[in-house]
Amino acid sequence: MRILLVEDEPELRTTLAARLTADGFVVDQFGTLGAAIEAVMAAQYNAVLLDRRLPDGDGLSLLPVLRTRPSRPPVIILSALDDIPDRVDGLDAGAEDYLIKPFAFEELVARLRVMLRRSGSADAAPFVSVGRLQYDLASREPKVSGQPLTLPRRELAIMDALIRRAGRVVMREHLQDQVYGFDEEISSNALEAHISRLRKRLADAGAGVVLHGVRGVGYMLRAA
Amino acid sequence: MRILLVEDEPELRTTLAARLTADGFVVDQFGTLGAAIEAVMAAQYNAVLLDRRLPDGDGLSLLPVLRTRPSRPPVIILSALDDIPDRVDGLDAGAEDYLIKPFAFEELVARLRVMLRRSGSADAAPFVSVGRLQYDLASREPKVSGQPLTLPRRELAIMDALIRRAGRVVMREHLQDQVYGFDEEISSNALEAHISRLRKRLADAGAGVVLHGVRGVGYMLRAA
DNA sequence: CCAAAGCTGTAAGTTTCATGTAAGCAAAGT
DNA sequence: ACTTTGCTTACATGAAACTTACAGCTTTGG
Repeated sequence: MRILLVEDEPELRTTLAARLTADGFVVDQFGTLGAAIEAVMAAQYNAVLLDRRLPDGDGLSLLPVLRTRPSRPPVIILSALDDIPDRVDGLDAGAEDYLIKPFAFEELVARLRVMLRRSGSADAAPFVSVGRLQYDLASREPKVSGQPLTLPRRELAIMDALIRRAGRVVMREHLQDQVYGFDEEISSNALEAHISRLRKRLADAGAGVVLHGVRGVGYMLRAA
Repeated sequence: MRILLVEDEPELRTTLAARLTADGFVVDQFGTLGAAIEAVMAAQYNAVLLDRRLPDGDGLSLLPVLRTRPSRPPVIILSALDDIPDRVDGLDAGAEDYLIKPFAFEELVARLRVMLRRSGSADAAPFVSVGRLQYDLASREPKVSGQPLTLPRRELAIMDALIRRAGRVVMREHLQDQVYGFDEEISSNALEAHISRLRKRLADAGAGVVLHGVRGVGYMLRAA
């Protein structure tokens, strides 16, 4: 669950990034249009939060770039109150939603989740269940036969990525991109360590699942 | 339990705010429509007390703004005696209730509680119980196996927010918003201190509950 | 109106815990 | 058998959170 945040005001950007991170999202943040375009070309995102007024151009310029990408991530425009007339422009240009600053963080997350659920699968299933493990895609809450299961940030990110493609193999590299942001690349087997710990936690909780490793390719989550 | 109070007459506004605060609510008060709109965009409220005659417009203009919010808080209109014909307008526009000035403070609180209980859960359960802890959503009175348990303002606010989502994790920020108003932001670990004290009180009282902390996310209340 | 009790925010000290790193071991492929 | 890849476990570290003490203030009760 990786999100691109483009906002030039440092304070707002940092606050948003921090709260989104606390919510379990992986956030890459940039303050300029140029950096954002580079990021879009280099990585794949599940959603984009986009300010319009940027030091080096209109945020909307990012939309054509996104359209060239294989999976076009949904976009939420973050516009200032006096930009309201621009709303139509934004929606015309292909944005999925917009928010007027200042906005409540809860609303941002709510809309984000609606979008992610929509884009994730058209049938919009409220939750996925594998074995005795149930996962609410909207609230990102895992449960084992009704009992809520709390997972650390990273393990939750791994589990999220795996369960969305349950029964299918998720490529190791793709998994890494989902768990780690752009700036925080790693230099060891941290991913494997987390996989191991996640395995243990799932087993202890009695979720009826197996986290199967596919040599040279990636991992797959399926019912035991 | 955070309430937005919009009323332009300073004396009435201050009095109301003081009494509501004494009753354990967290109150943000504003005298103009503009300020109220900003507040609604920036924070989440559990209820809105709204005067119609405001210096910069009709209070009803706030209702469309509220409708765009994820959890539309219920609204009580505070109208002057000679505005009675407006009553229909208000209810048409989506207000939940109205009061004619002057009104008894007790009546305001009574209606407020009815509304809050209704909005809290559609099934309108009179009270929630977790472990040996019973909580009356209407009167906001916690009991441990029948014995009433008195809690300080802040701890009650925390407990209230947690028990309404018992068994689910409540985000730290959301909790903070529920306990502290707009102007009284804090700069230290006051919240954690209250959590700690609340834990001790609940344990001493023998409520069969655990106040579980989820690192980096928030807190969860559940049966031991 | 004064005193006592209690609530609340701040801060300091301590503890817990997630997380990256690395080393040792198991398994799979050649 | 030997190499490669992945799994597991231990460990260090830094961040988050828990607890406790304290001082200022409000409320309560005589």
